[in-house]
This record gives sequence, C-alpha cells and structure tokens, in this order.
Amino acid sequence: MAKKTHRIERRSDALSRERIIAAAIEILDRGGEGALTVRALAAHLATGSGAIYWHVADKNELLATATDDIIARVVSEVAGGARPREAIRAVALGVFDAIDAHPWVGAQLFREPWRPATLEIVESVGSRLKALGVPEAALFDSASALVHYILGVAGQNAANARLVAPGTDRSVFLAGVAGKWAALDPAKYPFVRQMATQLRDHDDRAQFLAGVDLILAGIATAQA
Amino acid sequence: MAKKTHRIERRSDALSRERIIAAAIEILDRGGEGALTVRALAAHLATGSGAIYWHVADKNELLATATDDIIARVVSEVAGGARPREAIRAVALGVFDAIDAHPWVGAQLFREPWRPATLEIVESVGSRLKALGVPEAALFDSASALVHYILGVAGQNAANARLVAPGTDRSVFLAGVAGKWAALDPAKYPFVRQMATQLRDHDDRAQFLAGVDLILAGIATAQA
DNA sequence: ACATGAATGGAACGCTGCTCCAATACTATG
DNA sequence: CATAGTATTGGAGCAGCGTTCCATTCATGT
Repeated sequence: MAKKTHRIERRSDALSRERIIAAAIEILDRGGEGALTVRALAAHLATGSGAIYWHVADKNELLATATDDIIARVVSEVAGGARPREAIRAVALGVFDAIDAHPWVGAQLFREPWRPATLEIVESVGSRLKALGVPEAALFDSASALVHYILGVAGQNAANARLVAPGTDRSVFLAGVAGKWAALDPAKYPFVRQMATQLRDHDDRAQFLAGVDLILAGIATAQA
Repeated sequence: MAKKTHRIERRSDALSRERIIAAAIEILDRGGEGALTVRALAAHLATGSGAIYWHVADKNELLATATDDIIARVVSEVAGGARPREAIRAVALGVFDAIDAHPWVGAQLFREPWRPATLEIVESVGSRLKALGVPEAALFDSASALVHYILGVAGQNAANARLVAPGTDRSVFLAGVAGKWAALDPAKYPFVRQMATQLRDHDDRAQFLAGVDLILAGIATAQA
C-alpha cells in the first residue's frame, strides 16, 4: 500500500489492514459468521465502507487472512522437538481447539486449498509422518487421509456451533441432538438410535483424538 | 399442503414442492451454488417468488431437502447383501461420486447433523461396522472417524468444485494447484512441495478409497 | 350461481457486498 | 512557509439478495 520510504506514523487512529482484520475477528467471535458485515465492521471502526475497501480487496480476503493468522499461530506453537506422533496429535488438537474458540475458522478452512492455513496443516502433518518413517509411496495418501479427517471434524464442529446461540453450553446442544436421535424410527435407524446415549455424554475432544489415533494405527499397519 | 380429500390433479402446469425442488437441483447442477436464487428459480418455473414460498419454507429447506434426496438415493442403492466391508466402501464411494456430480451437496452435508442425509450415512456406515464385529465400546469412535473422514473429503471436493468454472476438467484444476504448490518456498513447505508432482496426476477417487481402507485397517488393529 | 379457501405472481422491504467520488490528511517540494 | 500532489477517508448509491405481503385467479363444494 505505502509507496516507498515513509513509515512515519500517521494519525494514531489511522486505519490499517491489521486493525481491520483484528476488528473482523472480534466481530466474528462475538456474533458468529453472520454478524460480520461490511457495515458492522465500518461502524465498529467508526469509518465508512470505502475506507475498508481501500485496505482490503473484499470480504473473502478478510475471512481468509483472519483464518490464516489463527491457524499459523496454532501450528507454530507445536514444539519442534516433540516426537512426531505427539506433534501430529498436538497439531490436530490445536486445530480442534482453535475452531472451538473461533467456529467461523472451521467453515473457512474449506475454501481455497492453496491458502496458507490449509497448507500449514498439510505441511505440519505430512513432515511428521515422514519423520515417523512412513514410506514414500504411502505418504501422500496417509497425509491426505489425516488432513481430511481433521478438516471433516473441523467443518462439523463449525456447523454445530453455527446452530446454537453463541455461548450455549456444549452439553445442552449435545443433549438436544441426542434427544432427536433417540426419537428416530427404530426400524430405519437402529444404529443411530443406539448411539444416542453415547452421544449425550461423550467428550468430542477425546473422540476426535481417538480418530487421529485410529488413522495413525491404520497407517502403521499399512507399512508393516 | 392439500387439506383432505382432493388428489384430483389441478392444472397440468401446477406448482408443487417436488417440481420446485427438481428445478432447484437443475439450477444448482447447471450453475453451482451461487446460481440458485429465488428469482432465478421463479423465472425457471415461470412464476413469482410468492408462489414458491407457499410450497417451501425458505431457501435453506430447499437445499436441505434436495441434499437429503440425493444422499438417500445413494445409500439405498448399496446392495443389502454385500459384505460389510464392501458395503462401507460402496457407501463412501457413492457419497464421493454424488458430490462429484452435485458439488453443492458437499457444502450442504455439513449443516444440521440430525437431518436425514447425514443420519443416513451414519446409519449405513455404523451398522456395517457393527456387522464387521467392531466391539460395542469402539463402535461410536470408529463410526465417527469414518463419517468425519467422508464428510471431510466431501467438503473439500465441494470447495474445489466451487473454485473452477463449472465443467472444467479436473486435471486442469489439479495441475493448477500443483503448480502453486511447486512454487512454494522450499524452506517453509518442503513436504507440500514434494507432494506437488503426486498431486498433479493422482486419482482422488482412488485416494479417497485408500483413506477409507486406512481407517478400516486402524479399526481392525484396535480390536486385535 | 355463489362462496370459500388454495394457489398464484409480482411489487415492495430491508438487507447485503461493493463501487465511486468529493473531501480531507498528510508529505515532499519550491 | 506556501503549494502541489498523493494517500486515505467516509458515505451516498447501485445492483442483487431472501423474504413478506397482498390483490387476484382458479378449482371446487354447496
């Protein structure tokens, strides 16, 4: 944006890409994906929409950049020295928790697979699989499976979060779904009905990790 | 909608929930998710928006019902007699192919986990896992992992499809992404760069199945 | 023939993302 | 210090969206 040689600060309340993105994150976290409108953002920053569009291409760029920021933070926080298997679990859990805190990130992760956010996850998971000794031929499929699983849970969690009033307790939501499951036609959905009670008091964080372990076990089996 | 006892057909061009949903599917398949607007739908049916809203609650119901229809068809097509393992693979592939044919289904699958579409998949996969002999205690986690993986791939495929002009060849798209991957900073993304060439000419359908097999292997390991 | 309610189609409302542009804030120069 | 020139601002306005409202039409039961 700035041309060449003037990083002398302008007015202290000056707009900037960073301030705009920070404000967007705040609005998203407070009110969910639907709350982020250009007008709301402009009001929050006490400016007009034109000023925003001078710093940012469009709303999608806003969401994408915000997502990249958050995911990059999560991935980089994983200790470099950790054993590969633990590192993979840590990255996966980090993504899980990040989406728990910012559900809109989950929805965003699905767009544009060449954006830093997804790339970061692939790189982090893939390099650890390599370190684990997964043979070259199986690496691509293995990394793909793990990342798709992580993104699948991410998307589902984000969707769930979108359905409840922000701030609702998770157990209330689970109990609600479990209730609907339990009320299903036993002839058509015997399995789902049977899972209803487990759904009610399961720990989705633990279940998510169990899935990661399952896939890691499958990868280990394949190379044996 | 109709009250009690008159199934005598009205005018032959009469609107109906079914005709509206069929038209919506046609528009979605032709032009992607963004092409389905109430105005476009009304134009396609040569009517007004008010008439549509008399038959259908809102646009979301339209998308949800259309998705339920397509997924139910896929799941029910899987032969009941097939061996459990093959049945699971068939359901997974069916969902994959359905989303390949109707990318908007992928995006829709993430909303409202108690809707028939998702339920159908959970039931179909879960009951087969049970038949496979997966112990009670591991059933929930196993089914959850498989379904989340399937949905993860679904979502990613749908997102990819949204990015290319409808009808673009898949290999062109893959080559494009592979090019971007190959051009990444080798210091930051060594793994992703290494995968670029494999991405270019991989078969995502086969890779998807490989992921299913990986998870099934992991499930089998866990019970041993 | 009339009355009734189902069904229709289109105008209108409030909202969205985004563009455009006159006005302003700031910097570099003479 | 004055002036010219560019970077930045804020808000009016546009086209399009989902949805609601309602006067009108159609098909039927009496």
